[in-house]
Amino acid sequence: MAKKIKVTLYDDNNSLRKSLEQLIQTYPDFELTGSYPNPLHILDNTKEKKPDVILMDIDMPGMTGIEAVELVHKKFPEVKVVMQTVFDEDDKIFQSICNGAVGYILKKTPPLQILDSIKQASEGGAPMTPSVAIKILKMFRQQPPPPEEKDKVDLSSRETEILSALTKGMSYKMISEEIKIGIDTVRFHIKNIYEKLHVHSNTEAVSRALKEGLI
Amino acid sequence: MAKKIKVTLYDDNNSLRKSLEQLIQTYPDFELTGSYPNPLHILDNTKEKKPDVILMDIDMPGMTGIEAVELVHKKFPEVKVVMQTVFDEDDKIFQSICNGAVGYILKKTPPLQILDSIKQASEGGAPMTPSVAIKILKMFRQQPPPPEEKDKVDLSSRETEILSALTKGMSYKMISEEIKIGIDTVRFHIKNIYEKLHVHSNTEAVSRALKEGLI
DNA sequence: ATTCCTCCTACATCATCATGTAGTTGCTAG
DNA sequence: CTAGCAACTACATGATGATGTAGGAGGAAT
Repeated sequence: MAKKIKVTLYDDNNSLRKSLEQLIQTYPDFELTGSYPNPLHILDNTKEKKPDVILMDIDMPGMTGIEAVELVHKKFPEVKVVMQTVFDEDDKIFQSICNGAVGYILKKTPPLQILDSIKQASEGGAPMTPSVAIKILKMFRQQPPPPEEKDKVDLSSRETEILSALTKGMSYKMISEEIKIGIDTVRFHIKNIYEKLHVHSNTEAVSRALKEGLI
Repeated sequence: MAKKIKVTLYDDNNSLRKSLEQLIQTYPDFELTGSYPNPLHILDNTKEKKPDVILMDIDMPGMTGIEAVELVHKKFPEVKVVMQTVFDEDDKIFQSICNGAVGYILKKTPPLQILDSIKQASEGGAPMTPSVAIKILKMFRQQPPPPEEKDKVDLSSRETEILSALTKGMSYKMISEEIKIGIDTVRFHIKNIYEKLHVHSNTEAVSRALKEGLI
């Protein structure tokens, strides 16, 4: 591969950051474009240095790596961020991935494997420490199934508004006061909602609305 | 590594299966324990041959690999299944992972990388073709946030049963008939549910139950 | 034995919901 | 102009829900 992979480091542990710098500079396939103890200026750094891959710690002063990923991913979505951290809890993994990280490796990863992870990320992969990958699969399996695709229901905007209020547990009287219409008008719309949804009670309508994402 | 990785193959493409057989038998770290054109007897095969890793095609006659993964994962959860397929659509990936596959590689994967994927799976990893891994991350990011962790509500089993029935839109009369108790008893339990959930109406209770995953 | 918990039952009463009937207004399309 | 649609309003009536009061049974723990 002729093109060097440009790498920027963020880690507040000085000795670890130094050894990562040396590792990256040792191999001709990689180019170190920056090395910082915190991500406070990550947008400016990224704009200026244009890294291909960012290796990101999580626990840093002033801003976490999880927050920084979100920033840089929004502004520079082509830049790949690989988290490198001691944290292997589900919520850290979840937040990192949802904020845009494409990789997540634990700090005990051997140096050559770190380089391979950086390479994978630059090539469009998703490098993970195996135990983290398995956690992601488990979280993935636990997500609720997508809502059933039911027949598209054509509710008017008023009907949608009132159905939404129902799902908040509001009574007809409360709804009528909130949107400034008569209580019999609320009933009128609710009757139309029931007809469109083929239901016969308030709770049935609310249940369907929530289960099927109608509002 | 002293212990050979035991591998079983399922693929209805004869020539591909033959070349995979040869590949696995060429390397001393692997042992071919079985090779089948379809997974119709996967439970018996797995019980008898005790593979560490199963390499699973998806499109096969009589039973898809996705169905087969579910069967074998439930009965033999320690056996790792890696899908090997041409399909890279989200729904196939989603179903495979949710049914228990720990890996998903596309058929264009070079032979040595196939072996590495098998090795990764046997070591507890989650081998993915990079483009598939990225798809999984994208699907992962699109999942709704976990329900808010609300105060643990201590509903009795009867209360839970009745709240569940409410979320199905059942009236008190229907509930009483279904679980064979008096309608006043239904009301009694519902009153307790309201107190525990700090709500004042049926719809409020249903709404909370569905939004917070109480049932 | 008593107490507590869970489940069960009945009654009374008021509040709210569900349904049907009837009518009005404003806007748009044919 | 008419017809259709959406939103609005009112009334009547029966059904259902919410709440309070009162009591009983069975099982477990003290």
